[in-house]
Amino acid sequence: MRYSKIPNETVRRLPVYLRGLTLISQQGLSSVSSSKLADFVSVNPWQIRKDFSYFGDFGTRGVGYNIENLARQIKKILKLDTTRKTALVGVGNLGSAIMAYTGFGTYGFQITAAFDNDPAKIGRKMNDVAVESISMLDTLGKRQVDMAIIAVPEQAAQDVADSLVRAGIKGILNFSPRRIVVPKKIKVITIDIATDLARLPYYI
Amino acid sequence: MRYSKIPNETVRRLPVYLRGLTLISQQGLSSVSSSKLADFVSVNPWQIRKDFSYFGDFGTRGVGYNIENLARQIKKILKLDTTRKTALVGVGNLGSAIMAYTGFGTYGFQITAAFDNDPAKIGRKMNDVAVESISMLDTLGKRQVDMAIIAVPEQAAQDVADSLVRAGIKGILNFSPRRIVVPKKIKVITIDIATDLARLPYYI
DNA sequence: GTGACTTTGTGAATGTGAACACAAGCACTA
DNA sequence: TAGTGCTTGTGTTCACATTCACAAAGTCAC
Repeated sequence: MRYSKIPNETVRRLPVYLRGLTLISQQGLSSVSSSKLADFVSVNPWQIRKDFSYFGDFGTRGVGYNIENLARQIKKILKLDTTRKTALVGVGNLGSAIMAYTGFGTYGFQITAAFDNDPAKIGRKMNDVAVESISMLDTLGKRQVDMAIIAVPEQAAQDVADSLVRAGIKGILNFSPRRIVVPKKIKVITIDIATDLARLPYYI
Repeated sequence: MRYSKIPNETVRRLPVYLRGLTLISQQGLSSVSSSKLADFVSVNPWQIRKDFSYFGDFGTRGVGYNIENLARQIKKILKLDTTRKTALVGVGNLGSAIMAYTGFGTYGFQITAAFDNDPAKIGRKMNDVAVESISMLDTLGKRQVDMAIIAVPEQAAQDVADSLVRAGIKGILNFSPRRIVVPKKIKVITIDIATDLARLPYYI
């Protein structure tokens, strides 16, 4: 396995491949060619092969890739080979949607903690997880949770982020449109629905 | 104004600039330099200037950019200078979150129609919009709605997309992780929460 | 084992975007 | 009007990503 100098764009595509593989394996197949996989994920076959070649030789010429093995390798590269505990902050509509979302399983994510500042919500159970007060964020470090999802109103986003950093969280998925400032050791990925939507008219 | 060969990445950043400008103008300023704007949007000053230079000379050397004028130009480029009617399909947790989201105003979006297939939800009003049956999707074409947001379970996503295409929708923002197949005249932007989250551990 | 066929893996070419440095232009002061 | 201080606009360089073409390596049938 080479692991050297993996392009950012390749990392961005790996989860997509993983999803495609899961879909294909549900059809009972055990092996897949780059062009078959390409149909599923809308990426060119040569792009797929190039991406995989950054890590090592996973395929068999004349046959294709063993689905199970390939999926395992990708998970290992993305450090998804262990179950990851994730915290959710903000249990409004968006938070509830995230909580109910079943797509995280493929990647080994497990939401094991949920926080909100609304007293009416605190204590209530959602998906077997009891909602806690925001003031309990500090305890996350001791609970082996190293990732968090921020789904609070934008005014509160920075404060929550600060608390998460203090608690030792290492990665944040931020749904608020506000820019969040954190030490640069900590990785933040921001999803802003409105900015994505705003691109659409340009292409119409 | 030049308008020739605008890099995709620039188009992706324009809505971000627009948001930054809105934020800054709320501070009562009327003019801003590229480096001041850079602080707000986390993009390098020279990148900002380069991006703007693709369209024309908006700034004044020694001074900066007139906020109001720049915002107007960006809106024009992104075709956001008119109010755009948007339909929302799927009023579950995610759909409700989108409905309640106030960030669309900056870009001139207005959600004027909402659809669901749950009889319990049909007829109910959310944000002054009455939820309609999915079977009414066909009527969108006559209502001058040309964009839609898909927030339904992934099994239903393709069917909904097909209906939207038949109704004459030209742009789709897709929240389901399933790949959606549409005529290539129609622009689809997909946001898959799980794939974004899945990148996070790699960088930790 | 041989030939026909498939599919991978990758060096090289091409394309695209980011980073940079600096000349050109404007405001303001005296 | 001349001088000083800022900030823009952009040609150039550099870094990264995509595309392509094809040799290498496997399967399968006989």
